[in-house]
Amino acid sequence: MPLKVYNSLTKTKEEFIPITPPYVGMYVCGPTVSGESHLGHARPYITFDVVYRYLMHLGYKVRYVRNITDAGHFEEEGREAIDKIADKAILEKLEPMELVQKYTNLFHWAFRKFNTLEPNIEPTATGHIIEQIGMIEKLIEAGYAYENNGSVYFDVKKYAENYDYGALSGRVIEDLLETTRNLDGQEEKRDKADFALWKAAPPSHIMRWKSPWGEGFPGWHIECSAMATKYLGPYFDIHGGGMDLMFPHHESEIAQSTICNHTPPVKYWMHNNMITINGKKMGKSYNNVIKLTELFSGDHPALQQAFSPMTIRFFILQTHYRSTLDFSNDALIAAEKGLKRLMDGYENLKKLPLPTEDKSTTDADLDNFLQTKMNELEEFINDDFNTAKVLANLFEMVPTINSIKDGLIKSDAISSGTHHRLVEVFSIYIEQILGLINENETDDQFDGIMELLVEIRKDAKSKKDFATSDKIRKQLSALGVDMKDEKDGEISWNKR
RNA sequence: GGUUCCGUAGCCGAGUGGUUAGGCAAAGCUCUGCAAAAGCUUCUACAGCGGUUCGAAUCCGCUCGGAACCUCCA
Repeated sequence: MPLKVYNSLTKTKEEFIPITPPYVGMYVCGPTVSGESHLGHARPYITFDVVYRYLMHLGYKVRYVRNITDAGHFEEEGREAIDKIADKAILEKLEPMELVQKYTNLFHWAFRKFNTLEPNIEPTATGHIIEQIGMIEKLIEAGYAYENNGSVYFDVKKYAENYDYGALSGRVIEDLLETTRNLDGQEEKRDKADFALWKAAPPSHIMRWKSPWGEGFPGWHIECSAMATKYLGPYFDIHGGGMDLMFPHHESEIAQSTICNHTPPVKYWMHNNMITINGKKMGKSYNNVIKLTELFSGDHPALQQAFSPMTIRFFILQTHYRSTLDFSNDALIAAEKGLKRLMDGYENLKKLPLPTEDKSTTDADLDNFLQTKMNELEEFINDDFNTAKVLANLFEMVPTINSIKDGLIKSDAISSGTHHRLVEVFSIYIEQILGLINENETDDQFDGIMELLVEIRKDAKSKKDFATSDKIRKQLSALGVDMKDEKDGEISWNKR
């Protein structure tokens, strides 16, 4: 049952075969650290975290490279070429690198909370100016780029004569030449569709580097090409990013790398879909972003409450990564409750009594049901990372687990083999692959205090002193700890 | 305007030709000092119209509605 991934380049699901097994090179477009990350940013990094985790689970030796965009020129219609970092630095009255550090730290902080694994290499654009200049020189030498007034542009028309510019995004070059909007520096370009590789810096510009074409700063697309080539070679396995980056960013990356390295750069292109709010893509220019810090604190007019990082992770994984995902309070609240149900089920599973080795008590139908559900997990995750179906199957096993815990089903009704596999499979899928963790870990001191409170409450209950027992439960609940009376007279608790 | 995609029960969302997705919410029951949780049961949907087919949410056409990209963006 091979892993299949949907390749945006071929528009089909393809069997995943690494270029040089067991090694896998994966590049994911990282954040531009000119501001705080918002909910939309959580999608790609959580999606590709699962991809990374699963590939490692399969035994591949993955090199995961995710860049930090801390410099770069962006084109905007009707506006002068700007460097977003420099622009924001002036606004916040910070040294540009101070600003970059601030938001890089914030990004790392948020994604540690999401339990995403660190990439193996996290290169910065400013740390790779030399490599970018090197690539631009190669492009000029090859005749696919030209300099004008200290800026360098990629010659899209020329590229399109020999290669397919639009192979990834489905753009038709003729349309591009006609419909591309008027961007800054137009008069310097040979053609409207050409994109900047290097921009001459005006005197006021803070972030500037020496280059063969004078002082300036790099274009946006070249940074990813340069860093991906440097760390993953000219041809690597997976390139990931948001769908909104397909054009022009990834299309241009393909063009640049193809000329420089004489090979298309990527075997499998993977793109996650957008997170929307009220049906519209969440994005700065739409003025509808909810920052991650606001999500975690609940401090935003659109939020009814705070949502934990794991709730958001679960929310994202409940949907296939190639579908749009619409934000709403109701959907997040549902995710929060669903996650709790799953994690409670998992905790219950870990504490289940071991069944006997004797097979005579096994309920064959139930045992087969569980085995089938477990077998299907592999099928689903292999089907282009269908985490929604994986979660659905895990949920289908929860009632059985809870029933055994409550004594409604005898623990011996499942075979010991199934029991062992259940524990293993839940751990692998929930923790190792989906990266879901219990956010409310407690320490020994806390546990000790709770033990004492449980004892006192048990005591009160046995004396039918319900006033005391209710008071303990009520006040603990207000403090975020729920106490439950179990069927066997025991008292369990759990921290929210 | 061009290109592409989507429209699934109260809500969120899998599913792409024939069999109960799943989560949340709601109702009933069981359990229970109360509560919560849990278990069982119920609610069985595929925008509209037409076509292909023994059979369509799934394929095709049209209509309506929405989105993404064609600046920046995850």
